[in-house]
Amino acid sequence: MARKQGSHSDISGPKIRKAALRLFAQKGFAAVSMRELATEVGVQAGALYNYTSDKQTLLFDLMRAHMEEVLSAWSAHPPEVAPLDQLDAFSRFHINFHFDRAHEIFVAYMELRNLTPQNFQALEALRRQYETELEVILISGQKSGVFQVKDTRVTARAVSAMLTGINTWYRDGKTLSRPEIVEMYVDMVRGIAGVRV
Amino acid sequence: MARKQGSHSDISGPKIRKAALRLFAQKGFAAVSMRELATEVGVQAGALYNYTSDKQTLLFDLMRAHMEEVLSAWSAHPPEVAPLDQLDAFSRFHINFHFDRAHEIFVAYMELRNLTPQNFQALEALRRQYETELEVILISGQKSGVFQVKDTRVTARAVSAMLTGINTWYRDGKTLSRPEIVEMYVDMVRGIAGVRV
DNA sequence: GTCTATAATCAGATAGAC
DNA sequence: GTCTATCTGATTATAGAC
Repeated sequence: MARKQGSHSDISGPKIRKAALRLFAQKGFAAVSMRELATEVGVQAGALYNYTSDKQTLLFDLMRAHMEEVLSAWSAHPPEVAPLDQLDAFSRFHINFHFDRAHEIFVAYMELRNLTPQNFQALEALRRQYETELEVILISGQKSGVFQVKDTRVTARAVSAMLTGINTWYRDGKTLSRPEIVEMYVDMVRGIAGVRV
Repeated sequence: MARKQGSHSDISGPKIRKAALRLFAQKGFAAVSMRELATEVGVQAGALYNYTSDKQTLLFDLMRAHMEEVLSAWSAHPPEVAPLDQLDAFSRFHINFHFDRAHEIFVAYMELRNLTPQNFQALEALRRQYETELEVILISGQKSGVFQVKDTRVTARAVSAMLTGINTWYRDGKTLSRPEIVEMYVDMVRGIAGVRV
């Protein structure tokens, strides 16, 4: 024990990413120093640079990994046929996926302004790709007449903002359970989409 | 001209607040230095401390001023009787009020984590006060049966997130005008509240 | 009220020993 | 791969002249 040196690439990598996500989410990217992150992980500051070329790249890699996981998970989701079922499935997927990724979603939506222009463009492309998944659903329901939507792009953004907003206040173990939250939001998303009640 | 010294309390104060809001919104509180802010205003860094005791207080004062303005403006709003009219009025008020305060709303909702615990508590009280204004409307409409709402607190948060989200993407002069945005969101808020179409 | 100058600390990133 | 040590520059905030 008390080993001060040695190779830990198999455990330090995940520890760094996990600690960085938590610290960036809680204090903000600019407010977290590499020294603080290193202390949290249990290494010296210099050791972090074996895992990332610089602080900016660390942030970008975390954000990109999150968006790619979202897109991948949604792609692997069982498909629905009817637009209304698709919309409900999207709501449930989004909420459940982010319940256990509070830090990820916080960083992904709050630290966009701390990305370099190039990294911002790359991440914005992924974000738009995800938003388009929702917009496609809205368009199909709009065509079939089951949704009353004036502008699918604006509606997709409104739905996204509402769903993502859950993570700014919901904490487990309070008065409401996760399934209760999910079903309430499924209903409210239907309302935004103009589904006749 | 080219006056390097002298008294400017009447103009430096507002200039500092305006520049701080813009910089904090664009780059984040932690990423903006007092030197950068001073340069933006056109003074030296030390001169800023004639207007604020420290950087934290500057942030808090900006956020508190914004929330108090929101509450004050909503209080001065002409009252409506019917819950549906109240809800529409709230949607219109919130959107229009924040159209010209993009920086303020960005700072107010993104920099909460950079407040000291004491300042956070104070601001959270104001934020909750505003949210309660909306919840009261939802409760009255719930009682009268014009709204189909399961949980007024959750619904108020959902509406807030959706309305506030406008400022993350809307810019003037694009395809959509402000009144168009307002009316679309008024409809979507009705949908969240379960108003039968 | 603003300036210049400075104190005291901390930032990101690197070099070389092990 | 991690450590210690360090470089270079930036940070908040203050002191005293004008």
